[in-house]
Amino acid sequence: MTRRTRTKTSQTPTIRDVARVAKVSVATVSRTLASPDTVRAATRERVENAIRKSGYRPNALASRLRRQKSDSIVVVVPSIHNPFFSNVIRGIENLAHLSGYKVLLGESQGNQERLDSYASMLARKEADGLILLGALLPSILKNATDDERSSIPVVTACEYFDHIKLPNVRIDNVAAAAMATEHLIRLGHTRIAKITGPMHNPLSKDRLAGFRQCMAQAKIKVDEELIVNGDFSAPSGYAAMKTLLGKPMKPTGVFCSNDEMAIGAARAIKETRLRIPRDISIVGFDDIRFSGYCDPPLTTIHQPQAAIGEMAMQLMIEMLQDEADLSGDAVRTIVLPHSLIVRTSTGRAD
Amino acid sequence: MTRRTRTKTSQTPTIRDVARVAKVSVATVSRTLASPDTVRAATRERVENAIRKSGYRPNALASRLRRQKSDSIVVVVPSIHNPFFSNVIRGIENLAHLSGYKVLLGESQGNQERLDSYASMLARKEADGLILLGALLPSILKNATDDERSSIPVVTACEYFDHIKLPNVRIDNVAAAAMATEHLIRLGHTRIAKITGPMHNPLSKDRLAGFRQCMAQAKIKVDEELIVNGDFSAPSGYAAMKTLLGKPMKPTGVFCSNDEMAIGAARAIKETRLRIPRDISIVGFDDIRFSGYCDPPLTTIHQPQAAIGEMAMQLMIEMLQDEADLSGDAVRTIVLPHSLIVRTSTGRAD
DNA sequence: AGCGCGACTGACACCGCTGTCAAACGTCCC
DNA sequence: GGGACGTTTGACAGCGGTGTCAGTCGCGCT
Repeated sequence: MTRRTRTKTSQTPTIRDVARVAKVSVATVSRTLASPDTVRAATRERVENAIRKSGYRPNALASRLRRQKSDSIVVVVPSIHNPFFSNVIRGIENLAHLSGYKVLLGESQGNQERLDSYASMLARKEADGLILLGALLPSILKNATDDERSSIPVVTACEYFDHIKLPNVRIDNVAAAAMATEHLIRLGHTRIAKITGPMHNPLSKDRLAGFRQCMAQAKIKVDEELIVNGDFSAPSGYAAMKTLLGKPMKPTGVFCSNDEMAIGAARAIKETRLRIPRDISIVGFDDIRFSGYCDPPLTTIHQPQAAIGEMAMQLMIEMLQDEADLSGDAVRTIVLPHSLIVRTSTGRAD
Repeated sequence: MTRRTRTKTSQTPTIRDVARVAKVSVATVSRTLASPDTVRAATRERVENAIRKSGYRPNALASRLRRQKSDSIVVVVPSIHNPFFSNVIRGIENLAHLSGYKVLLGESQGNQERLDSYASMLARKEADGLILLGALLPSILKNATDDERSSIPVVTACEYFDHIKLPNVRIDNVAAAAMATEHLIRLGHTRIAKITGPMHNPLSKDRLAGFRQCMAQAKIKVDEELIVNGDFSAPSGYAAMKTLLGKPMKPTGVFCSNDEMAIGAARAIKETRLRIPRDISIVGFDDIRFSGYCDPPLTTIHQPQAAIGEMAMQLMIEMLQDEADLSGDAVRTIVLPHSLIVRTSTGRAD
């Protein structure tokens, strides 16, 4: 027990030290750790004892260089702070942990350079794969042929990209938006407003499309005056609602393309002393954690956030495992089920 | 332009390839990248051209093995989903990115094994440092002498640990709690309830202590009946409030040890048709993002969440830089300023 | 001419582990 | 007893960078 001096003199033990103590070759130590069943029991035991005695911890850096794998994947998210994304991240992290992958977290902040810097970690072998949660595309992917693109281990989730095929996990936003709209229609609403997300965003387009589709099916004419753009933020929902409340013919129902805008909109409504849902019903989208604690608790579309994250990671793992036919199969898109959560922000239209 | 075949035949270029093309040694290429000013301009240019031509990207894995640095730090958080922590993470990530560090995200989920598994990344050189945001301590740190402990690059933030000195960043929870309490007292409240966090938690103790201290100073006797334990979750705040509302002498003001519990408590109050703040005032703690969007918007103690994260990372970087006197200096504790945010969940007591 | 010196460059060992290949070792069977 | 064959084990060559140390070179000075 020479621990007193150990701290100063001896380095952390390497596989060679273990080999020396166990009187075997380094290869055998490596095997004992990686595939114990190929090592004779007696030998294995000697090695394990040596490992225990020396307090050996394999150096991941060396292993990674040798294997040319980083055992990590970068997850780039526009904003860590967004409760929707943080739940997706949780799903990713969960499966990653189970599968021996590390999660490198990157916040793009809607900034192309920052995003590119995270994406470049692939080229530097700092990460084996890239999971993209936002609506921004790294330059490497933009300026690449389909062939090149399919050899880059990337998975997109939640958001997806027009004209660019990439493995993707999401819900059916059109159907989900239609479902939300139908809920309002069933409650007797006909003057239904829509607060959209940014319109360059495929998701926003889908949610608006679902709205229109459902309205058309119900033979209700959409009043274009009641379609107002937001940017997914609460303040934008607040502003949009203010606009709507200024219209001569106020809506009796509002469908917001996400919960944050719905929360903003609710505040605008309450400020004008109108009641939710007595005067105006509100439906959100996402089912973020706080939407159940709003006042009133928000009726919304539930997205299986953690499941989306897990599925994205699952896809990633599969790509990384059989990298051979990475470019072989068709690009995979996985659609997960959504559902309508009815709380008390919606009620019958009078 | 033989890109057709490149994909199949040639590997990604290494520093040796660049050296060959530029007709210099690998050392010179390395120098050109690491300290360009030690390389003659003409040579540097040759190298830079070769790099550009070959599309060389340095292999981080190799560099890390050589330097025995992973350029990464693990951040372990009890729950990614907690908006308070996610804001701290953001602060960490921000500074990390600026300083060339990668953030490895780990969610402990209050699970010792999981936490230990993340902490073990230090021993495996997968990470250079460890930032702990939760109230759980990894076994390595528990079972270590002060000496050993001081040689482990770890920083704790938000939470801290009794009896175990570790570099720490936080606010003055006692003073902050007193400030919140004083706000209620100034509004004329005397029957003030306290919903605490889990009492094994130093933070919870501090916040309760601050409450008692302020009450004592105001010469108001604390009614022990009005002190109820929660666990920092909204449901626990809801339950605690229900208990309080069942008391013969209801409180007119409630100070909750965090915003989530305050939100739960607010719901309980509203369910019994009492009004906030007319009948009962509520003060929270943390100033999470949604507390401004609650109904009513929550009066609370603001914690500089991003700044806490940045400061923690700053401390980490300093420790990593001068590892020489890592054990030299006294363990650092940094106290950041808090503030009271008055919204509309508090009002005068009648 | 010879020397000293500073600026620049190259050779090379090595970081610690893994995969390959061949040798050694049993074991079983004829 | 010896050969065939499957199982264990060891030697060794890298993975792709970086740091050290020793040149090489050009130039000013004695």
